[in-house]
Order: sequence, then C-alpha cells, then structure tokens
Amino acid sequence: MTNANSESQDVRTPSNFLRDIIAEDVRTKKYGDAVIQTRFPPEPNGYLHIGHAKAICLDFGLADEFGGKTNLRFDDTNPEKEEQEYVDSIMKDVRWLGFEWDRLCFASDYFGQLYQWALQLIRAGKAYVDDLSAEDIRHYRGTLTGPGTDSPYRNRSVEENLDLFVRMKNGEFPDGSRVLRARIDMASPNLNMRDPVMYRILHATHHRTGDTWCIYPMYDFAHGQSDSIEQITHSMCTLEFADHQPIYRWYIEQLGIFPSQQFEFDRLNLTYTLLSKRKLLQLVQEKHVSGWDDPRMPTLSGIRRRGFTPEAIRTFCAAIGATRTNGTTDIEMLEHFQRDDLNRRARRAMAVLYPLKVVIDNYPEGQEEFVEVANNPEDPSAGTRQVPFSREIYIEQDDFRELPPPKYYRLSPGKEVRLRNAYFITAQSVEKDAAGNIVEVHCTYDPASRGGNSPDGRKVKSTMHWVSAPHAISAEIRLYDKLFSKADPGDFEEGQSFLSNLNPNSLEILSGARLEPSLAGARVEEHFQFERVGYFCVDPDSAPGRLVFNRTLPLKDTWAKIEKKAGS
RNA sequence: UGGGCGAUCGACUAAUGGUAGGUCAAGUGCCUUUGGAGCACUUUGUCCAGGUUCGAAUCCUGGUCGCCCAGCCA
Repeated sequence: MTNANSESQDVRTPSNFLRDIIAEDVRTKKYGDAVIQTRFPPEPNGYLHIGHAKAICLDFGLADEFGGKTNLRFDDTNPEKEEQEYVDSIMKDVRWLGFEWDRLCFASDYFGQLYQWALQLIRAGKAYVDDLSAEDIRHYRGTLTGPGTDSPYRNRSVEENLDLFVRMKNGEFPDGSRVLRARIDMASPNLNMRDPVMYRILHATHHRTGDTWCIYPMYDFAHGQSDSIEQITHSMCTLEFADHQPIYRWYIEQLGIFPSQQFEFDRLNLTYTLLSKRKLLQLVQEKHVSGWDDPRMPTLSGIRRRGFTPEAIRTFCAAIGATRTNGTTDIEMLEHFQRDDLNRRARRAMAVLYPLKVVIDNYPEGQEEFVEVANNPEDPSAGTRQVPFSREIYIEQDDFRELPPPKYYRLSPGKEVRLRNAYFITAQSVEKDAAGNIVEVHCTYDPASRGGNSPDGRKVKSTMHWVSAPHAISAEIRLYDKLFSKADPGDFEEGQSFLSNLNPNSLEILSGARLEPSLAGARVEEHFQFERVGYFCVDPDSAPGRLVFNRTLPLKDTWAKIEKKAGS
C-alpha cells in the first residue's frame, strides 16, 4: 500500500480513541498474527466530498499506521441509485487523495453468499417472508416510545418461508409485494431490532450484476457480513450507525462468521458548507452549480478543480481528529492548511486583476529590460526567472489612491513605492476620463534602484506587483467565494430552503486581467501564488492561448482589515 | 411518556485520579522587496448541583442541554 506518507507538515494529533483501540488490539494480539484490516465502503450514488476524506484518512491512515491493509468496497446494494460514473469518480478521488487500496471489492460480489446465508437463517427459524405492505410494516413497527406488533406472517413454517423466498428470488412476485425479515424482537427498544427487513424485491438492473437478481439485500444484512467476508478487523463508520451495532453483531453471531467489529466516529461538518449527498445532488441537478466538479462544491473533484491539494486535505483531516462528539469545524481551518501548503510549494507570479496603467515618464521610450525574480521566496531551489520591464506597466487599481486614507502605504501623488524586484517609482500626476475616473498615472523612477533597493538606503513603505504592459498576456480569471453566505446553510426562514442561503457572489469572472508572460506556459491544475493577490490554479477549461485561472483562496489581507475597522 | 450517544477556550482537539495543553480564529508587538509568510506575546474553557478523594475534566449520584433512530436508503 503506497499510502500518504507522513511528510513534515503532517499533523499528528496526540491521540484519538480509534487509534487507541487499534493500538491496544495490536498490543494484545486480539487477531493473532493477522494484520489490521479496514475498509472504506462508499455507496456509488454520488461523488465523494471532504467529509468522506476524513473517513478515508481514518480508514486508510490508521491501517497503514499499524501495518494493516484497507479495501475499497462499494456498498452497491441498491441498484436504483447507483451508477458506474460514481464508481469511477470514487476510485479516482481516493487515489488523488493519495491512497491505494489492497483489494477492490463490491458488496454485489457477495450477493450469492448473502443469499445462502439468508437461506440458513430461514432454516434456523430466524427469518421469515412477510407479505405486509411497506405501509403496514411501518405501522406494525410501533413507535419510538411504544412496542411494535408481530406481523401475521411471522410464524410461517420454515418450508413455506423457503418456498416463498426462493420464488422471490426467481422473480415470481412484483416489487414491494413481499420482503424477507429477520425474526428478532418486535418489542425491542432499538427499532433496528424490530424484525429488520433483510431483502426486498427490486426488478431493477444493477450496474454490475445486471438482471441476475431481482431481490437485493438491505444495508444491515449486507454490511457486517461483507466486513466479515473480508476479515475486516476494525469497521469504522459514522455516529448515526451506532444504533445499528446490535443488528450488525446479531447477523454475525447467528451466522457464526468472522467477528468484525464496528466503531463509530463523528461525521465532519464544516461552516458555510453542505455535506449532504442529497442536497449536493440537488445543486447539480437544478444547475445551481456547473456540475459535481464545480470549484465551489465541497466534492473532492470540486475542490481539486478549485486548487486544493491532497496534502493539505490530509493535514487538515489529521488536525481535526476523530471523536464521538458532534461538532462543526471552522472552514478557516481547512483554508489555513491549504494556504500553508501552497505557500511552501506554489510558484509565484505577478498578475494584475484590475489593471491601472502607469507610465514612467523618465524611462526611455522603446526600451525594455529583464529583472530577475525568485520563483518562490520560501524555496530557493525553485530558482528564478526573468520578467520583462518597460516604460508602461499595469498596477492594481487598489494600489493607487489620489487621496490616500490614513495608513495607506501604497502609491499616491508624491509617494514613492517599490515595484517588486524592479525599481522605486514616485507618482507625479494622474489622467482622468470625462467621467473623472483615473485612467493613467504618471510616475518617475529612480534608475539607481534597479532590483528594488536604493543605494542611498532610502526606505519605502510599500512593495507592489506589476506587469509590463506591452509584454502582458490575458487570461480569464474566475474568482470563487463561498457557495453559501450563511455559516449554517441549513438555517433558513420558514417556507424557504437551503437554496435561499446561496451566496449570489460566489463566482466573479474577470476578463481584463493582465499577467506576466511566463504564465503562458502554465499547465492544467498547476498551482500559483499571484503575489499579493492569492492562490490560483489552471482550470481544465483552458485551451492553447486561452488560459483560465481559478482562485483557490485569496491571500490574507491585512489592509482590508484595517480599512474595514476604520470604516466601521 | 422508548432507546442509543455525547458535553473541555469563539471553533476543532489533547490530558485516561496528579501543572487544563495544542491547532484555527481574534488581538498586540517585532520583522518584512508579497500589508503574504515568519517570530514573540496576549485574551478566552472543563454544562449544572451534590458526593468520593490528600487531590476530580477524569470516578459516583441527580439534573440540564445537544445529536441520532419509527426507509422495502446507506
């Protein structure tokens, strides 16, 4: 298994209860000389999201930590919701995250064995065919506070149950007409033990088994036994399955098979984020986003396209740990680990998103030169590159104010600043259009300050990025922001839905940006830090000569904070 | 008037009867050729009430609050 290796930035939480349990089981040799075996069991009915990443890191990470193995198992017991497209995307995403499974498994591979086990339980008088309708079953199940009632079909003979079940399998009955149920206890305080349904009739084509079957096992009758077949030692799942533990154990005990054990941990919740497959599907189907891989989606394919990296996601997952407490993690924490990762690794470049032309009046017309620029100041091994400079350049509109507010260090009339890696310039005058908008700033430069330092030791308060106007290239820039404007997207007014919390400004497309020419060679999915602006990566929509950049995250903006404080 | 699980800084998470610590966020200062990064410092916490104990976040009792469960979904 070539799992995510522990790089230096990996955060190891001191401990979590799952690791403690496994460590103890390894120490006491609970499973003899057998190795720790886990599994990641997605249902192929949607794309994986950041919440699954936590489960993946736990399933694969913990097994790996103790020299164990992890299977990727598709929990494909419901043919009506599952598709090959999802299987493919899930495999791709798990690998992208940095994990490789020991065995690729499908619950559907066990349909035959599961069927035999069902027969075994019927023969043992532990299962029966019920003719009650779905509605009646619900009714007979009782309530949270009151016991259920036995189905009138509960005491059929073994022979009759066998006959009926075989005929169910042979397709003699229509969908919904009968089910196979475990015979346990209709008065159990745990609803899952009130004769749970084991099999339902579904004349549907399965993405792998085709039309071989018309009866399909329920999750509870499939999951534990699948774990058992694969000799899973530690079957980790989320908290809402805790109530299923008794039924998980019941089937394994009745069948006398390998005793896999289930452990539950808390599901990931993130502020400003929805992690419900149903709602994500709705966003896709109703076209509130461009698809499962829309860069605003919390899906792994979405955040990959946005520019997030597997390393950062793994570090994040390690940092948040695992407990049995429901909570909501600040999205800021994910963003922090992503910035941290990209700060170390992303190549720097200069790009002006909202250009303002600057003419350097005392720079010779027609002259050009190249200045040497570090590709990544955090990583000298990234080398340097040559960036063209000339008389006319673009700077960010925000970097010039005719009337500078207090503490504004950037360019303003009479003020001297540094153009990064180039020269000191001083603003002299502005040109405006008929409407009074500044369209051009005239400056002078100090030829002695080449490279960005003045020999006389003169200091400037500000350093600004720039792009040489005649050399600049264009690109489409997609500025992404949070998909939802409310920390809890599920918190909405009466009569509304989570859709009312959609952030109307989650995507802004810029067409006027000017970029340094070296960016022309950028490849899809390549990450950059546009200095002083943010982290960007190349979108797959790019074509030769037509670059598209997605903003992964903006850089932290201290000035914006100062300005906001002054304004409020 | 069922059952299950849980409760530690604003958020996430350690401490497993012996100094309540880390990360994020927030704030202050230093530094800076990215108002980025970095560095230093600071603020804020054991749900409540009893009990056991030399000593309790941890053990006990009783409350309170939160989450999950009545699919022929997973």
